[in-house]
Amino acid sequence: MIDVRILCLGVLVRGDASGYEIRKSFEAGPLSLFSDAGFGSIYPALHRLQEEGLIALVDKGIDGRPDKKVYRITDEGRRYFTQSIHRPPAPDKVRSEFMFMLFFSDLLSARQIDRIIADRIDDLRETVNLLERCDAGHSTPAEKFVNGLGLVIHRAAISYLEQHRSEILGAAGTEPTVAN
Amino acid sequence: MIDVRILCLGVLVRGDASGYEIRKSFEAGPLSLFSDAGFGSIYPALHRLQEEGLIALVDKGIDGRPDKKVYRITDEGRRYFTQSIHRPPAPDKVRSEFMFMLFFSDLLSARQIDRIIADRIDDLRETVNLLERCDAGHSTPAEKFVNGLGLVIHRAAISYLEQHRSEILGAAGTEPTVAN
DNA sequence: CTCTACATGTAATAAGTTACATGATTGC
DNA sequence: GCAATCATGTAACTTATTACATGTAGAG
Repeated sequence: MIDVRILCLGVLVRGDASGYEIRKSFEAGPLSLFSDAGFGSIYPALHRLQEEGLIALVDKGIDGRPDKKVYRITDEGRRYFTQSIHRPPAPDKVRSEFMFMLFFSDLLSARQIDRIIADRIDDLRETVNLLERCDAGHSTPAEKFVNGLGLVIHRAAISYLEQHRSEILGAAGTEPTVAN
Repeated sequence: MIDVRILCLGVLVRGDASGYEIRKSFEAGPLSLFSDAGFGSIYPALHRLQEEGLIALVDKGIDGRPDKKVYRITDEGRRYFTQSIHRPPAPDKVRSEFMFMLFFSDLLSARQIDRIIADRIDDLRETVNLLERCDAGHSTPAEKFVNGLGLVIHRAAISYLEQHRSEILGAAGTEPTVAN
Protein backbone atom coordinates (compact mmCIF):
# COMPACT_ATOMS: atom_id res chain seq x y z
CA MET A 1 0.00 0.00 0.00
CA ILE A 2 2.89 2.11 -0.81
CA ASP A 3 3.78 2.88 -4.37
CA VAL A 4 4.39 -0.43 -6.13
CA ARG A 5 7.53 0.96 -7.72
CA ILE A 6 9.03 1.78 -4.32
CA LEU A 7 7.94 -1.59 -3.00
CA CYS A 8 9.72 -3.33 -5.86
CA LEU A 9 12.83 -1.25 -5.28
CA GLY A 10 12.65 -2.24 -1.64
CA VAL A 11 12.75 -5.89 -2.59
CA LEU A 12 15.57 -5.34 -5.07
CA VAL A 13 17.65 -3.44 -2.52
CA ARG A 14 17.89 -6.71 -0.65
CA GLY A 15 18.87 -8.74 -3.68
CA ASP A 16 18.21 -9.50 -7.35
CA ALA A 17 14.79 -10.82 -8.21
CA SER A 18 12.34 -11.42 -11.03
CA GLY A 19 8.81 -10.08 -11.15
CA TYR A 20 7.52 -13.45 -10.17
CA GLU A 21 9.82 -13.63 -7.17
CA ILE A 22 8.86 -10.14 -6.08
CA ARG A 23 5.25 -11.21 -6.14
CA LYS A 24 6.07 -14.21 -3.99
CA SER A 25 7.87 -12.05 -1.46
CA PHE A 26 4.72 -9.92 -1.21
CA GLU A 27 2.74 -13.04 -0.48
CA ALA A 28 4.81 -14.70 2.18
CA GLY A 29 7.76 -12.56 3.19
CA PRO A 30 8.00 -9.89 5.85
CA LEU A 31 6.73 -7.30 3.38
CA SER A 32 3.47 -9.14 2.95
CA LEU A 33 1.83 -6.83 5.47
CA PHE A 34 2.45 -3.88 3.21
CA SER A 35 1.35 -5.11 -0.16
CA ASP A 36 -0.68 -7.57 -2.07
CA ALA A 37 0.20 -6.17 -5.47
CA GLY A 38 -0.44 -8.56 -8.31
CA PHE A 39 1.36 -9.15 -11.58
CA GLY A 40 -0.77 -6.52 -13.23
CA SER A 41 0.90 -3.89 -11.08
CA ILE A 42 4.36 -5.39 -10.72
CA TYR A 43 5.31 -5.94 -14.33
CA PRO A 44 4.39 -2.45 -15.51
CA ALA A 45 6.20 -1.04 -12.47
CA LEU A 46 9.34 -2.99 -13.36
CA HIS A 47 9.17 -1.81 -16.97
CA ARG A 48 8.94 1.75 -15.81
CA LEU A 49 11.76 1.38 -13.30
CA GLN A 50 13.93 -0.05 -16.05
CA GLU A 51 13.05 2.81 -18.38
CA GLU A 52 14.01 5.25 -15.66
CA GLY A 53 17.33 3.48 -15.20
CA LEU A 54 16.63 2.59 -11.59
CA ILE A 55 16.90 -1.14 -12.23
CA ALA A 56 18.56 -3.25 -14.92
CA LEU A 57 18.25 -6.73 -16.30
CA VAL A 58 20.84 -9.18 -15.03
CA ASP A 59 22.54 -11.46 -17.54
CA LYS A 60 20.32 -14.41 -17.14
CA GLY A 61 22.32 -17.41 -16.10
CA ILE A 62 19.88 -19.88 -17.63
CA ASP A 63 18.53 -21.90 -14.80
CA GLY A 64 16.09 -23.77 -16.96
CA ARG A 65 13.68 -20.86 -17.24
CA PRO A 66 14.53 -19.08 -20.48
CA ASP A 67 11.77 -16.51 -20.06
CA LYS A 68 12.84 -15.49 -16.59
CA LYS A 69 13.99 -11.89 -16.29
CA VAL A 70 16.01 -11.10 -13.20
CA TYR A 71 16.41 -7.46 -12.24
CA ARG A 72 19.10 -5.73 -10.23
CA ILE A 73 18.92 -2.29 -8.70
CA THR A 74 21.31 0.28 -10.17
CA ASP A 75 23.33 2.85 -8.26
CA GLU A 76 20.82 5.45 -9.32
CA GLY A 77 18.01 3.23 -8.13
CA ARG A 78 19.69 2.83 -4.79
CA ARG A 79 20.07 6.58 -4.51
CA TYR A 80 16.44 7.10 -5.47
CA PHE A 81 15.23 4.55 -2.95
CA THR A 82 17.40 5.94 -0.17
CA GLN A 83 16.12 9.40 -0.87
CA SER A 84 12.49 8.30 -0.85
CA ILE A 85 13.10 6.56 2.47
CA HIS A 86 14.35 9.84 3.88
CA ARG A 87 11.10 11.72 3.49
CA PRO A 88 9.02 11.88 6.68
CA PRO A 89 6.50 9.05 6.54
CA ALA A 90 2.82 9.75 5.92
CA PRO A 91 0.49 8.76 8.74
CA ASP A 92 -0.45 5.09 8.83
CA LYS A 93 -3.70 4.14 7.18
CA VAL A 94 -5.65 0.99 7.79
CA ARG A 95 -8.06 -0.65 5.43
CA SER A 96 -10.02 -2.85 7.77
CA GLU A 97 -13.33 -4.04 6.45
CA PHE A 98 -13.45 -6.07 9.63
CA MET A 99 -13.50 -3.05 11.92
CA PHE A 100 -15.83 -1.24 9.60
CA MET A 101 -18.30 -4.12 9.73
CA LEU A 102 -18.09 -4.33 13.49
CA PHE A 103 -18.74 -0.64 13.63
CA PHE A 104 -22.14 -1.33 12.12
CA SER A 105 -22.73 -4.61 13.88
CA ASP A 106 -26.23 -3.60 14.91
CA LEU A 107 -27.07 -4.54 11.32
CA LEU A 108 -25.74 -8.07 11.87
CA SER A 109 -26.94 -11.02 13.88
CA ALA A 110 -25.05 -12.27 16.92
CA ARG A 111 -24.22 -15.45 15.04
CA GLN A 112 -22.62 -13.52 12.19
CA ILE A 113 -20.65 -11.25 14.48
CA ASP A 114 -19.33 -14.22 16.38
CA ARG A 115 -18.36 -15.84 13.14
CA ILE A 116 -16.41 -12.95 11.70
CA ILE A 117 -14.62 -12.41 14.99
CA ALA A 118 -13.65 -16.07 15.10
CA ASP A 119 -12.39 -15.86 11.52
CA ARG A 120 -10.42 -12.73 12.28
CA ILE A 121 -8.77 -14.32 15.29
CA ASP A 122 -7.71 -17.17 13.02
CA ASP A 123 -6.28 -14.74 10.48
CA LEU A 124 -4.42 -12.83 13.16
CA ARG A 125 -2.91 -16.03 14.52
CA GLU A 126 -1.79 -16.99 11.06
CA THR A 127 -0.08 -13.64 10.66
CA VAL A 128 1.56 -14.08 14.06
CA ASN A 129 2.90 -17.43 12.88
CA LEU A 130 4.23 -15.84 9.73
CA LEU A 131 5.95 -13.08 11.69
CA GLU A 132 7.41 -15.56 14.13
CA ARG A 133 8.81 -17.55 11.24
CA CYS A 134 10.34 -14.40 9.75
CA ASP A 135 11.73 -13.49 13.14
CA ALA A 136 13.41 -16.83 13.60
CA GLY A 137 15.08 -16.62 10.19
CA HIS A 138 18.17 -14.74 9.20
CA SER A 139 16.92 -11.22 9.70
CA THR A 140 18.61 -7.91 10.37
CA PRO A 141 18.03 -5.98 13.60
CA ALA A 142 15.83 -3.59 11.63
CA GLU A 143 13.68 -6.45 10.39
CA LYS A 144 13.46 -7.90 13.87
CA PHE A 145 12.34 -4.56 15.21
CA VAL A 146 9.56 -4.17 12.65
CA ASN A 147 8.54 -7.79 13.06
CA GLY A 148 8.41 -7.31 16.79
CA LEU A 149 6.14 -4.32 16.37
CA GLY A 150 3.86 -6.33 14.12
CA LEU A 151 3.83 -9.13 16.66
CA VAL A 152 2.80 -7.06 19.67
CA ILE A 153 0.09 -5.33 17.65
CA HIS A 154 -1.36 -8.59 16.39
CA ARG A 155 -1.14 -10.22 19.80
CA ALA A 156 -2.85 -7.25 21.41
CA ALA A 157 -5.66 -7.53 18.88
CA ILE A 158 -6.08 -11.26 19.46
CA SER A 159 -6.18 -10.86 23.20
CA TYR A 160 -8.67 -7.99 22.97
CA LEU A 161 -10.97 -9.91 20.66
CA GLU A 162 -10.86 -12.98 22.87
CA GLN A 163 -11.57 -11.03 26.01
CA HIS A 164 -14.24 -8.66 24.74
CA ARG A 165 -15.90 -10.88 22.19
CA SER A 166 -18.96 -11.44 24.33
CA GLU A 167 -19.57 -7.73 24.82
CA ILE A 168 -20.42 -7.00 21.24
CA LEU A 169 -22.76 -9.94 20.82
CA GLY A 170 -25.28 -8.12 22.94
CA ALA A 171 -25.11 -5.27 20.46
CA ALA A 172 -26.30 -7.45 17.60
CA GLY A 173 -29.32 -6.29 15.67
CA THR A 174 -32.64 -8.02 16.04
CA GLU A 175 -33.04 -8.54 12.31
CA PRO A 176 -32.87 -12.10 11.06
CA THR A 177 -30.05 -13.06 8.74
CA VAL A 178 -30.23 -11.25 5.44
CA ALA A 179 -30.16 -13.37 2.33
CA ASN A 180 -26.77 -13.53 0.62
CA MET B 1 -9.66 2.69 2.57
CA ILE B 2 -12.87 1.08 1.74
CA ASP B 3 -14.92 2.20 -1.20
CA VAL B 4 -15.79 5.86 -0.70
CA ARG B 5 -19.38 5.17 -1.68
CA ILE B 6 -19.77 2.60 1.10
CA LEU B 7 -18.03 4.91 3.53
CA CYS B 8 -20.49 7.68 2.71
CA LEU B 9 -23.41 5.30 3.10
CA GLY B 10 -21.96 4.31 6.46
CA VAL B 11 -22.06 7.89 7.60
CA LEU B 12 -25.55 8.41 6.25
CA VAL B 13 -26.87 5.28 7.96
CA ARG B 14 -26.19 7.10 11.20
CA GLY B 15 -27.93 10.28 10.13
CA ASP B 16 -28.43 12.86 7.38
CA ALA B 17 -25.37 14.77 6.29
CA SER B 18 -23.93 16.95 3.57
CA GLY B 19 -20.77 16.21 1.66
CA TYR B 20 -18.93 18.72 3.76
CA GLU B 21 -20.11 17.12 6.98
CA ILE B 22 -19.15 13.67 5.73
CA ARG B 23 -15.69 14.97 5.07
CA LYS B 24 -15.47 16.36 8.58
CA SER B 25 -16.54 13.05 10.06
CA PHE B 26 -13.69 11.41 8.15
CA GLU B 27 -11.31 13.89 9.70
CA ALA B 28 -12.23 13.74 13.33
CA GLY B 29 -14.86 11.11 13.99
CA PRO B 30 -14.47 7.46 14.82
CA LEU B 31 -14.31 6.62 11.11
CA SER B 32 -11.22 8.73 10.67
CA LEU B 33 -9.05 5.65 10.98
CA PHE B 34 -10.62 4.21 7.86
CA SER B 35 -10.61 7.09 5.47
CA ASP B 36 -9.07 10.36 4.53
CA ALA B 37 -11.16 10.82 1.41
CA GLY B 38 -11.26 14.39 0.18
CA PHE B 39 -13.98 16.38 -1.55
CA GLY B 40 -12.74 15.20 -4.89
CA SER B 41 -13.82 11.68 -3.99
CA ILE B 42 -16.83 12.43 -1.82
CA TYR B 43 -18.85 14.67 -4.12
CA PRO B 44 -18.66 12.38 -7.15
CA ALA B 45 -19.51 9.45 -4.88
CA LEU B 46 -22.58 11.24 -3.57
CA HIS B 47 -23.70 12.11 -7.10
CA ARG B 48 -23.42 8.50 -8.08
CA LEU B 49 -25.23 7.25 -4.98
CA GLN B 50 -28.03 9.67 -5.74
CA GLU B 51 -28.21 8.50 -9.35
CA GLU B 52 -28.45 4.94 -8.12
CA GLY B 53 -31.26 5.89 -5.79
CA LEU B 54 -29.35 4.88 -2.68
CA ILE B 55 -29.48 8.36 -1.20
CA ALA B 56 -31.74 11.36 -1.72
CA LEU B 57 -31.60 15.08 -1.13
CA VAL B 58 -33.42 16.27 1.95
CA ASP B 59 -35.61 19.33 1.65
CA LYS B 60 -33.16 21.89 2.81
CA GLY B 61 -34.47 23.71 5.80
CA ILE B 62 -32.42 26.80 5.10
CA ASP B 63 -30.03 27.23 7.98
CA GLY B 64 -28.27 30.16 6.47
CA ARG B 65 -26.38 28.06 3.94
CA PRO B 66 -28.40 28.10 0.75
CA ASP B 67 -25.87 25.99 -1.15
CA LYS B 68 -25.85 23.22 1.42
CA LYS B 69 -27.14 19.88 0.15
CA VAL B 70 -28.13 17.45 2.85
CA TYR B 71 -28.49 13.81 1.88
CA ARG B 72 -30.54 11.04 3.45
CA ILE B 73 -30.16 7.33 2.85
CA THR B 74 -33.11 5.66 1.14
CA ASP B 75 -34.60 2.29 1.98
CA GLU B 76 -32.80 0.84 -1.00
CA GLY B 77 -29.57 2.42 0.19
CA ARG B 78 -30.03 0.90 3.59
CA ARG B 79 -30.62 -2.50 2.01
CA TYR B 80 -27.56 -2.11 -0.19
CA PHE B 81 -25.39 -1.08 2.75
CA THR B 82 -26.66 -3.90 4.94
CA GLN B 83 -25.96 -6.37 2.19
CA SER B 84 -22.45 -5.09 1.62
CA ILE B 85 -21.80 -5.36 5.35
CA HIS B 86 -22.81 -9.00 5.19
CA ARG B 87 -20.02 -10.09 2.88
CA PRO B 88 -17.06 -11.65 4.67
CA PRO B 89 -14.49 -8.92 5.21
CA ALA B 90 -11.29 -8.85 3.18
CA PRO B 91 -8.07 -9.22 5.18
CA ASP B 92 -6.85 -6.04 6.81
CA LYS B 93 -4.25 -4.09 4.94
CA VAL B 94 -1.91 -1.53 6.40
CA ARG B 95 -0.26 1.29 4.57
CA SER B 96 2.54 2.16 6.92
CA GLU B 97 5.36 4.14 5.42
CA PHE B 98 6.67 4.26 8.94
CA MET B 99 7.19 0.51 9.22
CA PHE B 100 8.44 0.34 5.68
CA MET B 101 11.08 2.96 6.47
CA LEU B 102 12.11 1.20 9.63
CA PHE B 103 12.43 -1.98 7.65
CA PHE B 104 15.20 -0.30 5.69
CA SER B 105 16.65 1.65 8.57
CA ASP B 106 20.18 0.59 7.74
CA LEU B 107 19.89 3.29 5.10
CA LEU B 108 19.16 5.90 7.76
CA SER B 109 21.22 7.54 10.48
CA ALA B 110 20.54 6.87 14.16
CA ARG B 111 19.43 10.48 14.55
CA GLN B 112 16.84 10.12 11.82
CA ILE B 113 15.51 6.85 13.14
CA ASP B 114 15.16 8.31 16.57
CA ARG B 115 13.34 11.27 15.14
CA ILE B 116 10.77 9.34 13.14
CA ILE B 117 10.09 7.03 16.08
CA ALA B 118 9.55 10.03 18.35
CA ASP B 119 7.18 11.55 15.78
CA ARG B 120 5.30 8.30 15.44
CA ILE B 121 4.84 7.97 19.17
CA ASP B 122 3.38 11.49 19.16
CA ASP B 123 0.99 10.57 16.35
CA LEU B 124 -0.07 7.40 18.12
CA ARG B 125 -0.75 9.29 21.32
CA GLU B 126 -2.85 11.78 19.41
CA THR B 127 -4.90 8.96 17.95
CA VAL B 128 -5.30 7.45 21.40
CA ASN B 129 -6.64 10.79 22.60
CA LEU B 130 -9.07 10.91 19.71
CA LEU B 131 -10.29 7.40 20.42
CA GLU B 132 -10.66 8.15 24.12
CA ARG B 133 -12.73 11.19 23.28
CA CYS B 134 -14.96 9.11 20.97
CA ASP B 135 -15.24 6.48 23.67
CA ALA B 136 -16.37 8.94 26.28
CA GLY B 137 -19.06 10.35 23.99
CA HIS B 138 -22.48 8.96 23.26
CA SER B 139 -21.45 5.81 21.43
CA THR B 140 -23.12 2.48 20.83
CA PRO B 141 -21.69 -0.77 22.24
CA ALA B 142 -20.50 -1.61 18.72
CA GLU B 143 -18.61 1.66 18.49
CA LYS B 144 -17.15 1.18 21.94
CA PHE B 145 -15.95 -2.27 20.94
CA VAL B 146 -14.22 -1.04 17.81
CA ASN B 147 -12.80 1.94 19.64
CA GLY B 148 -11.50 -0.35 22.33
CA LEU B 149 -9.77 -2.48 19.74
CA GLY B 150 -8.17 0.59 18.25
CA LEU B 151 -7.06 1.70 21.68
CA VAL B 152 -5.31 -1.51 22.68
CA ILE B 153 -3.56 -1.71 19.32
CA HIS B 154 -2.30 1.84 19.50
CA ARG B 155 -1.24 1.48 23.12
CA ALA B 156 0.61 -1.73 22.34
CA ALA B 157 2.45 0.05 19.55
CA ILE B 158 3.37 2.99 21.79
CA SER B 159 4.65 0.77 24.54
CA TYR B 160 6.66 -1.35 22.10
CA LEU B 161 8.24 1.67 20.50
CA GLU B 162 9.14 3.16 23.84
CA GLN B 163 10.66 -0.03 25.12
CA HIS B 164 12.55 -1.16 22.04
CA ARG B 165 13.49 2.18 20.61
CA SER B 166 17.10 1.85 21.60
CA GLU B 167 17.51 -1.53 19.93
CA ILE B 168 17.09 -0.26 16.41
CA LEU B 169 19.42 2.68 16.81
CA GLY B 170 22.31 0.24 16.76
CA ALA B 171 21.10 -0.91 13.37
CA ALA B 172 21.50 2.53 11.84
CA GLY B 173 23.61 2.78 8.74
CA THR B 174 27.03 4.34 8.83
CA GLU B 175 26.29 6.71 5.98
CA PRO B 176 26.09 10.37 6.84
CA THR B 177 22.77 12.14 6.36
CA VAL B 178 21.73 12.23 2.75
CA ALA B 179 20.90 15.60 1.30
CA ASN B 180 17.18 16.33 1.12
C1' DC C 1 -12.78 44.67 5.36
C1' DT C 2 -10.43 40.70 5.70
C1' DC C 3 -9.66 36.11 7.12
C1' DT C 4 -11.38 31.70 8.28
C1' DA C 5 -14.63 28.26 7.93
C1' DC C 6 -18.43 26.73 5.28
C1' DA C 7 -19.88 24.72 0.93
C1' DT C 8 -19.85 22.49 -3.80
C1' DG C 9 -18.11 21.15 -7.87
C1' DT C 10 -15.08 19.59 -12.33
C1' DA C 11 -11.09 18.06 -15.11
C1' DA C 12 -6.74 16.07 -15.57
C1' DT C 13 -3.92 12.78 -13.86
C1' DA C 14 -2.19 8.77 -11.69
C1' DA C 15 -2.68 4.26 -9.99
C1' DG C 16 -4.12 -0.18 -9.22
C1' DT C 17 -7.22 -4.26 -10.28
C1' DT C 18 -9.22 -7.66 -13.14
C1' DA C 19 -9.50 -10.38 -16.80
C1' DC C 20 -7.43 -12.06 -20.47
C1' DA C 21 -3.65 -14.25 -23.26
C1' DT C 22 0.42 -17.08 -23.71
C1' DG C 23 3.83 -20.46 -22.96
C1' DA C 24 7.60 -23.54 -20.47
C1' DT C 25 8.89 -26.94 -16.93
C1' DT C 26 8.43 -30.26 -13.27
C1' DG C 27 6.41 -33.99 -10.78
C1' DC C 28 3.28 -37.65 -10.84
C1' DG D 1 -0.37 -37.09 -20.60
C1' DC D 2 -1.96 -33.91 -17.16
C1' DA D 3 -1.94 -30.79 -13.46
C1' DA D 4 0.49 -27.47 -10.81
C1' DT D 5 3.81 -24.13 -10.70
C1' DC D 6 6.75 -21.07 -12.93
C1' DA D 7 6.89 -17.04 -15.87
C1' DT D 8 5.59 -12.75 -18.42
C1' DG D 9 2.73 -9.60 -20.38
C1' DT D 10 -1.41 -6.28 -22.14
C1' DA D 11 -5.97 -3.86 -22.26
C1' DA D 12 -10.03 -2.30 -20.22
C1' DC D 13 -11.91 -0.70 -16.31
C1' DT D 14 -12.44 1.43 -11.96
C1' DT D 15 -10.92 4.47 -8.54
C1' DA D 16 -8.88 8.01 -6.06
C1' DT D 17 -5.97 12.19 -5.94
C1' DT D 18 -4.73 16.79 -7.15
C1' DA D 19 -5.41 21.07 -8.67
C1' DC D 20 -8.37 24.25 -9.97
C1' DA D 21 -12.60 27.19 -9.83
C1' DT D 22 -16.30 29.45 -7.37
C1' DG D 23 -19.03 31.57 -3.92
C1' DT D 24 -21.31 32.59 1.05
C1' DA D 25 -21.38 33.66 6.07
C1' DG D 26 -19.64 34.94 10.33
C1' DA D 27 -15.97 36.74 13.51
C1' DG D 28 -12.94 40.19 14.66
